[in-house]
Amino acid sequence: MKAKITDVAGAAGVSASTVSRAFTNPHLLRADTRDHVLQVAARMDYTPNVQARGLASGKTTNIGLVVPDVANAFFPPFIKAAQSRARERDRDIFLADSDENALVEAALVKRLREQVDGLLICSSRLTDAALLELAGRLPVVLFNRSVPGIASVRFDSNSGTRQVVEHLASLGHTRISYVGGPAESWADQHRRTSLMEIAETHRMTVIDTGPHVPSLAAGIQAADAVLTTSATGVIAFDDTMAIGVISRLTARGVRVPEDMSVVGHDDINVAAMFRPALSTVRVSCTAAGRVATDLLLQLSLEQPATAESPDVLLPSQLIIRESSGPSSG
Amino acid sequence: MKAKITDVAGAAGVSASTVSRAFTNPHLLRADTRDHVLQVAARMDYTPNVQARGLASGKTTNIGLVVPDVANAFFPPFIKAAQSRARERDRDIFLADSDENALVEAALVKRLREQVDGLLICSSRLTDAALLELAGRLPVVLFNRSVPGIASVRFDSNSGTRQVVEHLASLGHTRISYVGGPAESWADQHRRTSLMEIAETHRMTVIDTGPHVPSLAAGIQAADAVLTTSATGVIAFDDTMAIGVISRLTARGVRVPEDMSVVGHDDINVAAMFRPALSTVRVSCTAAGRVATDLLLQLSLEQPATAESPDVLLPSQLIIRESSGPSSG
DNA sequence: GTGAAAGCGCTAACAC
DNA sequence: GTGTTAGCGCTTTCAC
Repeated sequence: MKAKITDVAGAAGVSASTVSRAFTNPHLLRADTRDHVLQVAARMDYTPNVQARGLASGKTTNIGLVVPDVANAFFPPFIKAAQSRARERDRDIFLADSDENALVEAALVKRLREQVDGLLICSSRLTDAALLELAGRLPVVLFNRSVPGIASVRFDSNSGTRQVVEHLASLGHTRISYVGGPAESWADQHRRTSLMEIAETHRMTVIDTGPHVPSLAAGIQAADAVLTTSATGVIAFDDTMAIGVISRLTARGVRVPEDMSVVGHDDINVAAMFRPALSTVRVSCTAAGRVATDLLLQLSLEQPATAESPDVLLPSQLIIRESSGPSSG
Repeated sequence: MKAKITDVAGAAGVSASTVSRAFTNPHLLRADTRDHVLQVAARMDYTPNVQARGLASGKTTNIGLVVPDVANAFFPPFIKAAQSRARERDRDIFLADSDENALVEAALVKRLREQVDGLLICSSRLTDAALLELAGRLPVVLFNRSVPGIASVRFDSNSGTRQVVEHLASLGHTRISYVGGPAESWADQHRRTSLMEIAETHRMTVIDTGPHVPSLAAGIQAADAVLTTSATGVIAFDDTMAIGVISRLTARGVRVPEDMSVVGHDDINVAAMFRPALSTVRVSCTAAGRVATDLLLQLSLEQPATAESPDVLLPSQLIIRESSGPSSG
């Protein structure tokens, strides 16, 4: 049987309140009582019951983290950064995977929010309204999404997109294909709009192959679609799809980059290993995870009177892995 | 302010117990009272407070899942399978990443175990003793590890290893290098032993490059080490390292498979896309996740009197992606 | 600086 | 079938 606070109190010859204070407000105790209590507690292998503590105090020491897909290599660096940051502040991360599904995300959030002090939501598929309602109940930080009134961390995709378009234009491409992300993805909508605008100023035609759930399989499928167009280049929503695209193009005898240029996004780990080489827009999910977690911790620890909801913008940068141009044949 | 059970009880004209029963033991109530209560509760947007419920009942509806590294593509399929299986039974998964660190894992487990009904631990880096102590406190299912007395799910690595050795032997290899996994990894120890035994029966020399934390970077490093030996083939602990190895070999002008054969393990998603082609031992983490979760749910839901701790063995199979042989030069 | 008492929101005997 | 009565283990005023 696990030791409870009264057991420790009895063994230490103090009241339960004192034991409680030794753990939550040590500075309220005389140094010697505090040390004594902590020592006895340690000897009895006592740790406060988090459920009871939560019930009584209204606080947990957990923060919830929701991602659309742990299998997507984009998220793990964010997750790891968040977790290490949280651990430094003695907090645990409860991670949940919404499976790219808004309904599942809503259900997860509903369950999570009662057991955590704040929520970190990555690439949310929920509506603005749902997120605002949620943010009214507990501290929320959004990653890869921006909703006025909610703190958020995201990448400056405009700048990355501009670099990609300029790069492809300088290589002579005039018709490129966009292999987009999920329809519910804020990042994809943002990027698509951005791409259309920037491409237009470069007299470049963009052929949209429509939304895709980001996966290798979707990339393979998209490659076939791309080949039915006259595009000489592909801009993919992420590296995972870009890899699928390249793999399929190669299998069908289309040379990359000679016959078709492909640019990815995110610079996931494996991107640098891939052949033919994959140019990509690099973003730092590790930095994002750190910033987002710090923000959330600040929101939930310090006075929640922070009326302002910061919208942190992180840089993105094109990484050119191999020069590529349209076929001259 | 969130509605509480007494609010619903008042509004529905019943006692708190009746409301409680409507949620936990609906069959104890008359159909019309149950419906009425549930309706009122829904109208008030009431959901039972999980902390209070947990405190009073000693049960949560969560199960904890610990993995060494979410960034390792091996685990996501397991995670996703576990989560979908858990959701079907109305349970949530709390996922935690131990960062390949036994100390972190111990700390995570300590915090998680108070907020979940059972623990699913993947590739644990803890000692048998620590795991047994843990399993004494709450239901535990191990994945990729076997400890007598604890339920576990793992792959039949002997058979996969045998296929790999036979394959390489049939291609004429006599000296191969093993790029191993983490020193604390039960799977690696098991596989290494297995490999040594099987290789011996084939008169094959195995050069151990030592333990590695499985990552692309480790693979790159290992490739350099391999080149200092006279090995003509590499067996890697997993596909991630195998990809690192191949990438580095290629960069150094060593042709794969002409100059060096490389075999990976797990058949992660991206393995099939990679060039030069990567042969690998396929295992189904999805199946493992399903089985492990079902097992845990069974252990924690049904009578815990199940004295037997099943040790489920799942198959592994060599996938040959390209024939490869030692250089004749 | 420390103790006593009340209560966080719910479940689980036990009555009726 | 449903209500009443105790807690679950802890925190937190309020006294002293």
